[in-house]
Amino acid sequence: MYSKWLQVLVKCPLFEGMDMDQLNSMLECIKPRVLKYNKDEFIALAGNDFKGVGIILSGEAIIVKENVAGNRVIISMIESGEIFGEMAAFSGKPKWPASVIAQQPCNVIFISSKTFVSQCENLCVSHQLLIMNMLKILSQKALILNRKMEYLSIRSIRGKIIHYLLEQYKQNDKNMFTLPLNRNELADFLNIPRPSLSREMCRMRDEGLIDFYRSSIRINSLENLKALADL
Amino acid sequence: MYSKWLQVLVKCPLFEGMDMDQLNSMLECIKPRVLKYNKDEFIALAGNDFKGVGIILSGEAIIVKENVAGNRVIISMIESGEIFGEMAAFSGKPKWPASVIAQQPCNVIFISSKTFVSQCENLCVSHQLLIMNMLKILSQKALILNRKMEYLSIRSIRGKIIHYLLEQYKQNDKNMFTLPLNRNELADFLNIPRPSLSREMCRMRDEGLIDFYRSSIRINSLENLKALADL
DNA sequence: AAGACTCAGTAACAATTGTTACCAAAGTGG
DNA sequence: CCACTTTGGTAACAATTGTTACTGAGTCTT
Repeated sequence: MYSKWLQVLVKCPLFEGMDMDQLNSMLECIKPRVLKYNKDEFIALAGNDFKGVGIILSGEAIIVKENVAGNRVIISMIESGEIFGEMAAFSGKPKWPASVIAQQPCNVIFISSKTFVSQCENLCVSHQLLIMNMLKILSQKALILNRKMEYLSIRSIRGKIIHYLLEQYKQNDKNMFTLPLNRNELADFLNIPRPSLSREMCRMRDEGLIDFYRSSIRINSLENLKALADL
Repeated sequence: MYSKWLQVLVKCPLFEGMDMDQLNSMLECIKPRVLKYNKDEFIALAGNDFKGVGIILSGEAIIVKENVAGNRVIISMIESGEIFGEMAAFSGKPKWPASVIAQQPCNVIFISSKTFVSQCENLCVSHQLLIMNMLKILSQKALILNRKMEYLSIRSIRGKIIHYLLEQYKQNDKNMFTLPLNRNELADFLNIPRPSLSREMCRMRDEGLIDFYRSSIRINSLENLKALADL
């Protein structure tokens, strides 16, 4: 019944650590529903009753939220193997917090929240793995949000840049390294306009703090950078 | 063995839904360690091996993080009944992401991550509740961070105010309501300086969008507010 | 009721940031 | 190799925001 989708599901972080046999027998055990959606159909409608954690089996969908003004904003796009609804599933409010809309014909599997707490009758070991994976997904989500928050709560552009560079420096452990993002992406990540990012980086270069050419960066004065970081 | 602390633990969200008898038998089953710390002692040291999810039984502690510049920043304060380390517990990196330092003599209980995935031998029902509660705590944490992010990623002060007011309006469902925060707290929440908040609110009053006196607010033109919300 | 404290509004000025538009260098595909 | 696209630096100007310091209203205390 699920064999058609095993290839996709085995790559989903929710089933990490399982081989296809384990996965298959677990699916037979928890029996999640697989549903089809046409293009532009609502896979989930914000405010409606929550169905369960969803995984896109095929196709592509967007997650959409209505802001306070009532306008629709695209939060993200998800495709095959990706998961949605994991935050809402256990929050105690069984309503969809955002809408999910098929961009192409989609197959979607829904795993009910109960699955994660009640041991299955067969006491399969995969079930424990499933719970562990869900906990992992949620905590990693929280950690990512936490990191983003750190950047967003820095008010000055220079502060954000320094924070980012020092984080990169820590990872590379070298004075010279390559940025994994281009200017547009970096500006986006730091939530500032790109020209403002460029301007500030050039000022920092003029002051002798850093040197750079495109994505190659050299930190000239680690001490000065650090001293500026907590203003 | 744990009876001394049942009163505290029963109020902890991790054990929500359990009565003292259930809680006690579950503790006897998972046998978590209880450790004592003196004032100023490190309950957890950032970078060290992760011990497990902690709960403060008595006393008071601070959660401290070193920023990129190497300075210590107090993230939050926790007291009896409060939990720490829940994000790190399942993230796959078994290191403390921040330090926890006792501010007063503390008793702390540590519950290992494994507890949450492996069913106990006695198959106690409370165990399922424990897993469910942990999932709930994590997902609520993620949702809270998500909400904070929404505010932080709005760039203009006016945008933040409007977003906040419309959210409050939604909750109260009335044109007139009382803000739950004073100006200082609100400015802090929106991550802007207080005088800037005051100035902008007054401008909005001058433009006829809102009226207010201290914490009482009236929204004059819901439509105009909404129209301004997504600029 | 006088003094002290907290809370919020105000104003002036400096500083930072957003905006827009343009340009040059680097990369890409025929 | 030439057009085309992408990427990133630059500049000028407007707009917003931060900063600081002061004020008065309200609240609390003794």
